[in-house]
Amino acid sequence: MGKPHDSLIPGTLNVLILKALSRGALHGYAISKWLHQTSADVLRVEEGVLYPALHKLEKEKWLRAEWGVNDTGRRAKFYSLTPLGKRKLQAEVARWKRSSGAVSTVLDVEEV
Amino acid sequence: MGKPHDSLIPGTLNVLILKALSRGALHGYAISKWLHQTSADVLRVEEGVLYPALHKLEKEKWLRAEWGVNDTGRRAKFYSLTPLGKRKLQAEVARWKRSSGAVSTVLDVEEV
DNA sequence: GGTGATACATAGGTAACATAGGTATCGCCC
DNA sequence: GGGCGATACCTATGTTACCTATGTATCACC
Repeated sequence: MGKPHDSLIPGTLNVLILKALSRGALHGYAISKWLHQTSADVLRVEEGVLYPALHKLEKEKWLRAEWGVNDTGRRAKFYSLTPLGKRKLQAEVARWKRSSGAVSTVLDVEEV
Repeated sequence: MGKPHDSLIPGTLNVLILKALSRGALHGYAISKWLHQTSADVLRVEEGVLYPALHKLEKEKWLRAEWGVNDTGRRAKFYSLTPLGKRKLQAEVARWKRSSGAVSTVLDVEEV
């Protein structure tokens, strides 16, 4: 276990989850689907990774969880952003832009 | 220990090191400097992080190490890319572009 | 002789993630 | 009615990667 192929960039999961919820409440499975689709199949978040992350974000007060029912009448736990979570999202997006921009700048340096 | 502020995106250190060496051999301290400067002070690689990473990359045969002397006459261990390391660099750059592009796409989705 | 920069290194801690399991419901098809 | 795939949740275990702290040593400079 442990070392896989790739898929996710470590450290980006939280901000991706927060972003997914910025457009309204979603349940876990739908978050996973949304990320997969929105990223054109590049990002895939395994359930064993997603659910612990959601619990952690909830514990940090960035998310609020509520049991509900989905479109097809099945029970599901819906997560939504708290005001704190919204601020966190903004901060994390800014951090991502800064850090990923720096990495891209370095990787774009001309060879030789 | 353990949880810091931020600085590095986890998983990017290897490719950044490989990139630094793509323009010629450098010793550890110079790699650190180069990354810091090239990223306009955004990236900073602590020595306790850098040196173990270099050892690991050498063990993986992506780098070759050789003791030498720097500009000012001081002893230093110079690292250079192996052919394997060059291929690894290419692959890792491609992976970064793909993955970071996916993250950016998701984070750029319009709200509401 | 003290300080800061250069240059290397290891040790200990923790968070993040991958993998692998496990439960349960529902619709569909044979 | 039995099996299968999709939906929907969850926990446990293993490993890596990184952070922090600390140590050595040399050299330039004041």
